[in-house]
Order: sequence, then C-alpha cells, then structure tokens
Amino acid sequence: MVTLKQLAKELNVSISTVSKALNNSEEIGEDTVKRVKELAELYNYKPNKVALSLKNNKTKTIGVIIPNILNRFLAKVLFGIEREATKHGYNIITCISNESLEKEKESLQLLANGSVDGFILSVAEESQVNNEVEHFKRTIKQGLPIVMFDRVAHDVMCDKVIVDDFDATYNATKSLIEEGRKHIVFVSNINDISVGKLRERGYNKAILENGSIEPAVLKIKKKDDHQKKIKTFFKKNKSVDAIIAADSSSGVIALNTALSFGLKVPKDISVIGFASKSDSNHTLPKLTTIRQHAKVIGAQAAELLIKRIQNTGVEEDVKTKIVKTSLVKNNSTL
Amino acid sequence: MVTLKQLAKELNVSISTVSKALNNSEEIGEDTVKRVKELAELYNYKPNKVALSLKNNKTKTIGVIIPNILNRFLAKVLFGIEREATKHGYNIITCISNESLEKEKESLQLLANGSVDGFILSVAEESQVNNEVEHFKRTIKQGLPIVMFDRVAHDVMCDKVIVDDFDATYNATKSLIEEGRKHIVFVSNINDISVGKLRERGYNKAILENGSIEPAVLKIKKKDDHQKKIKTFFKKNKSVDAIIAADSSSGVIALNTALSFGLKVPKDISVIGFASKSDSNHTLPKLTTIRQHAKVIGAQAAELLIKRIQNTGVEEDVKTKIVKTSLVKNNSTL
DNA sequence: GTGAAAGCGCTAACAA
DNA sequence: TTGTTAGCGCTTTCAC
Repeated sequence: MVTLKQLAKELNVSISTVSKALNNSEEIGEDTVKRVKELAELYNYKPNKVALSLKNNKTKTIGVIIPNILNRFLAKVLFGIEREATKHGYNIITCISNESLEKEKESLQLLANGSVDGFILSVAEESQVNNEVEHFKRTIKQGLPIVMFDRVAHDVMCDKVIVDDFDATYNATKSLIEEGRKHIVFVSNINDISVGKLRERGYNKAILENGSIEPAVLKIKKKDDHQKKIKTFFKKNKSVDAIIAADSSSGVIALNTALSFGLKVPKDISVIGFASKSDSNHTLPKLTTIRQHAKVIGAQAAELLIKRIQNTGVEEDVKTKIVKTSLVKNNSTL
Repeated sequence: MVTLKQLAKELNVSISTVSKALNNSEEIGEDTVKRVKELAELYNYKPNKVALSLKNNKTKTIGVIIPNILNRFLAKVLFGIEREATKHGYNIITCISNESLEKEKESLQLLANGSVDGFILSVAEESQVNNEVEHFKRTIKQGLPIVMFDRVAHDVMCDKVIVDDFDATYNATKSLIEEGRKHIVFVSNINDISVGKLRERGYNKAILENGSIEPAVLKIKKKDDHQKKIKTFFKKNKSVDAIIAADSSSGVIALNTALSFGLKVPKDISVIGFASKSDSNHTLPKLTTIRQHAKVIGAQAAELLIKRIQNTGVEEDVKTKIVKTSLVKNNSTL
C-alpha cells in the first residue's frame, strides 16, 4: 500500500500538501492538486483505514453477534444488516455466539477494544435462559451502543427491533379456527427463548378465546430426533387436524409426516409454519408460512445503530421498532 | 476506553512504564508492575486494537467474501471460518457479493485499504461466468493473500480448498447403477458455476462407463419455478427410477414430488442429493446425501490463510487442499 | 500556496 | 528501574 509519505517524497512536496490536495482543499494550487492526484491514481492510493480510525476514533465498523448462522432467519437478518451497513459505508465484523453466554461475552469484550463503533446482536439462548444481561449493560456504559433484534433483553436500555410474535401466532391460530379446525396443535423447538414463549402465548390466547378447543402443545428439545418425536405424536393423536409450528423446521417436518400417514393436506389437516420462501418449497403442497421479513429487520437494526453512532452526545430515547409478520397463504391451509 | 496515557497520569509514571509493566517486561520493578496492573484491572484496560494495528501493520482481521449467505453450505463454511479464526485470535469482516462481480470487486477494493490481512472467498457466479479474475490478481499483487474455497478460479495462483465434486457424483451415480437403476437423472440448478459443471461430469463419466444407460440431465434456472419444473419433468418421464441432485434444494423437492406422484421411495425410485443433515430431515424417508463437510472446509481455509499471513516473506508454493465428500446413506436409496 | 508540527494509542530502541 | 523519543499513516491547526 502506498502512503502519503511516499507520494510526498516522489513529488518533492510535504505530506500535508499531498493530504490537502487529495481532499480538495482550497489552499492548494491547481496544478499541484493535479500532479498529486495523477500520481495517487497511478499508484492506486487509498487512505489507510486503520490510520483514519485511530485519528477519528471511529472505525466505521459494526460488530454483529449472531447466535447461529445456520438458522435461516438469522442468516437472512445478517444479509439485511450487511446490505444496509455497506450502503452507509460501514463494514461488519461477524461473531457467532453459538447460543453460548461465554462466547457472547467474549465477543463483546474482544470487540470493545476499539474494533467497532457499536453492536447489533440477537441474545444467545444461554444468556436468555440465565437471564444474564450485565455484559450488555457494561458495553453500553463503555460508550458502545447496542441494537438488539428478535431475541432481545427487555431489561437492557437500548434500541430494539422485534417481530410481532404474539400477534403472529394469535392471528394464525385464529385463521385455523375459522377454517373449522378442532384439534389445533402448537409445535415448537424453541421453548426456551423469548420469541418462542411469545409465540406460544399468542397461540394460547386464540385458543382460550375460542373456548371450545383444547390447547395442545408439543415441545421438542434440541437433542430430540425431530422427525421421530413428531411421528410419535401423530400416532398417539389421530384427531389432530391443524398444526402451527413456531420454528422453521417443525412445520416442514410435520407436513411431510402427515402426508406419510396418508393424511391429505390441507383437506384432513392444515399446517402453518414460521419459515422463509425457500423452506416452503420443501413441501408439497407448499407450506403456508408466517414470514418475518428478516432482511427488513436487519436493515432497520443497522439503520438504528448507525444513527445512534452518528448522534453520540445527543441523548435520545431508546426506540423499539416492531416489524410486522405476514401470513402467506400457500396450499397447506384451506 | 481507558488509555495508557490516563493510567500513566493517575500513577505518576510514564506511558512506556505502564506499557512495559502490562507486557510483563523484565525491566520494570515488581511493585510498579503490581500497581499498574491493579489500576488497569480496575479500569478494565484493553489495548486499543486500532493503535496496535497501525503500529504492527497487521489487523488480525480476515476479509471473507461470500456469494450468498442464504446458501446453507456457504453459511456453514462461514461458521467454520469464524471458529477457526477466533481460535487464532482473528476477527472476520464479512462481505456478501450476492453473486455479483461488481460487488465482489468493490469488497476486495474496500478492504484492501488496510482493513484486513488477507481474504477468504468463494468466487461469485457472475465472475465465474465472465471468467473475470483480474481483481483477484491485483489484490494478491498488493500483498494481500487470498484463499479460495469451493468455487475457485484456477487461473489465479493462490491457496485453495475444494471439494472432490467430480468423484462425489461419480461414486454416487455408480452406487445408483449398482442398485440396478436404469433411468438415472441428474438434476441441477447450478449449471453455470464451476462445481456444478464438475458434478455433471462425474455423473456423465459413471453413466458412460456403464454404457447401457442413457444420460439425462435436467437443468433448472434461477428464475424457474423449482417445484413446477421438476413436476413437469416427472410427468413426461414416467420411467425415471433414480435422481441425483447437484444442489441442496433439488434433492428435497425431487423426493417430495416423487412421493406426491404416488411413487414409493426408495422402492420405485432412489434419490441422492447434496445436502446437510438438517436438509435431509426435510424429507420422509430421510434423504441420502452427499456431505461436503462445510465446516472443515472453512476451518482449513482459515488455517491456510493464517499460516500464509504469518509467513510473509517466506515464498511458499500455493497449496490446494481437497476435502473429500462422504455419501451418507439414509432411506431414500436401497 | 506550502510546510512544520501535534496528536490519535501503542511499542521499543535508546538514554538516563 | 524508569523515562524520552520516534514512528506507524493520517488530518488539521498554525506559521511562513
């Protein structure tokens, strides 16, 4: 990499002259500016990012801490973040907490050494289970803003972007009731995290409001054999006529399992799942899905963080944005 | 963030004393070291990363350019990279090229301003189609090493980590032939990229070697309706008794489509797909899959890059590592 | 119109 | 044992 120093030497001018010329300062003579720019072009000069960061005490970099990159939703949010960040000239450093509190703490610590201007994160499962939030508060106190998305810690004062999980399952369940379904089962393998609980509550509310339907919940643990668990449940509960799944896999698996038992979808049984478009391609008929607009969530989180970074000093109230889900009716419901 | 300066002031010693004390220099007196360390602890002092980067001309950061984060395989590789990088004290800056040559160039340019010590990347589709490699060569000439994985540019001299794509489909096809299948179809929606072509060649070789089977290839374009295309093909070709899919979706969709036509899997038709464990859960029976060991690929790429970064000066030959796939037999084959 | 110098935070050679 | 100084690459104030 060429430096100002080298350009200055070759041009027989001072470093500051070169710097000013490249920054279009009025102070510098026209022809000097021209000479400097030509040489800079020739050598493909780019201001050293590290030096600028040190000088400005701003890295133009965002730390993103994701619990699990193999989760389609989270990957999609990351995509949204990256795109929005790039648009504003920010880079993202990605850490994967792997749902571990320890790794989450470490990543936060490690990047809080001047590597980033702020954080976007979704809380790790372990942190949520243990209700551990001190590390977030410490980071914020250090002057590094945090924006949380999806799985947020309500006790932490910071900007947040969330999904209307409660309403999503509430409405989806109601639509199943309106179809005339009598035995609607809620299936989830995310019972321990905040959003999973919200989704269950939305389902419960719709069921209770109706009054004539018994709530039925099938909880699947991480270590369970997903397919087997659902199969067993179907065998024991022949009268099930609707499934609402809280996560992306359970919906697909439930639908395929129903088919394998000879049930007609959606004639005999309806299935709704939280999933993305390509997941809904993994079933035949295509799965009716609750879309979370992950990219929008990512973009909004990035926008919030960048605004806050650029407004340091100005004490602004923390904001919580809600990105509404939409129910996309495909052919696994009536 | 506390700085050495502030610590020095509060302790009434010089900055360098503080620095040396914290770095366990022999020069500094025992009790001074103790005093310094205590205060540093109290203020949670962390050396400023940016200053260190500037000083050492090393950022301990790797630039990762991924064509598409929603691709499970690529996401998994990213996971592997992150883990290995973290182990060695490196951070990763992630850029998503979105299969676009322009974005790939930009990312490379942007990060080559001192932001990273080197790159790990998989070539964007557009770059492969246009056989554009100049931007890679330029970056390497600038002194920034590149490690390519999966989709690599053979004309570029750099370390590479690839999959034995050819052998994978060759062997998988042979295993279908051994099952006694007579009408084996190769389905792919990645015809334009290097790995897609290699996989097709592997299939072709196995078919041609056999002699008595006609090769049959179904190519799906990005914009096609994936399900519809496969359905139509099945309708026209009733005698198909085996499918080998080059990508992760096609296998799942083909299997579910076969079932929907009343075919028994694997009795009437066998299906093999490139896919991960959780994808194979999306079918019933579970899909027999070619596993690519994405995490291993990521880890190896990171290892190669870090070694090269730390050995600058030592001219070493470029290496190409091949990570062998494995055929995991589930219940969609005999 | 151009240059010298300070400073961002850190390390390390050298001086005391 | 401790301190001074220079320098990493850059911007910017101030002096010429």
